[in-house]
Amino acid sequence: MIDAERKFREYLSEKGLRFTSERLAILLHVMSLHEHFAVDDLHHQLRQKGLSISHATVFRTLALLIDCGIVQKLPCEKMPARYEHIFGHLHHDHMFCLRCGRIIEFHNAPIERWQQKVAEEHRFQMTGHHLIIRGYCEKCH
Amino acid sequence: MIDAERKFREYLSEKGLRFTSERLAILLHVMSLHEHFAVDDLHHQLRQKGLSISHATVFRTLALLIDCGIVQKLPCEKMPARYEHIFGHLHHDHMFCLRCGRIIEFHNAPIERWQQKVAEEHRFQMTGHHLIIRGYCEKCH
DNA sequence: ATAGTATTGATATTCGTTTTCAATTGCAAC
DNA sequence: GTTGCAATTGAAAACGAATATCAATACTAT
Repeated sequence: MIDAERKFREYLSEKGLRFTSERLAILLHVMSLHEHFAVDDLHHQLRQKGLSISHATVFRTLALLIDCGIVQKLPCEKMPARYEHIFGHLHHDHMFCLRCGRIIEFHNAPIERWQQKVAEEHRFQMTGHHLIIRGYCEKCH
Repeated sequence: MIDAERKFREYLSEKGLRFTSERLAILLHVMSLHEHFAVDDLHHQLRQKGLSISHATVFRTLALLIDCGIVQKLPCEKMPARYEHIFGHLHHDHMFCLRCGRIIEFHNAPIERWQQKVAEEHRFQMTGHHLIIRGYCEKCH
């Protein structure tokens, strides 16, 4: 059993929810992906594996995975939201190249700390943040 | 004529678009607001002024104002997007309350500087960024 | 096994936003 | 000023991602 499955089982158990075959299948597939994905991608890939899991269940399960901290949702403008598994990964933000669409991930501890500080100054309980640096990558200057 | 109007006129002219009474009315009202607003707020306020401008036109005009840099859109999760005029204002970022929708503005120089630094480290030419801190405001803890 | 409740899939619904299209209007050329 | 043409408008319909509904099903504890 992978760590993520253990964590998901514990989360569900604590909430009095059930560990179903659909939820396991979605979890395992999500953990196997190494790129950002949309709900339709995930749903389609599960079908290709021969699993007939409904659209609604994919949405519902992703919501659970987000709530228990295994998955992160990336709100995308003018397109369906993208998701990525974050369990076992370090937090990162994104740079987005306006010309070639390339996504560069980065992590910067001072930025994280200053965000915390700013939130505290405003007595704001931070649950997350979303930082995208827009511009042009090395190749597209 | 206010500066924003001059800028909007120039933008429309360059694009071969027309400066209509509806667009002027929306521009002036948007510039008069000192808070973030949703499309419905704007539409309703215009109606209260006796102007009968359609929902569609409000959306269409806001898209133009964004494109020409007078207005900024703030994508809000699970609720209608908010807008604000940015022409003539200093840059700032936002905290967004997931419960009441309140928006808190902040400016933090270190975060801005570290973003520049991170971009330079990746030889990324930054043209802008978008930072939203999500969570719960003082009242909604 | 049984009861009780969570979960599922199919479908319908929601609601912010966009598109359609005929009527209107700005704007530039005369 | 008049004219012609394309941009713009309002009303309504369409769109689409996400959510809710609900009867059937399946998990879990006893």
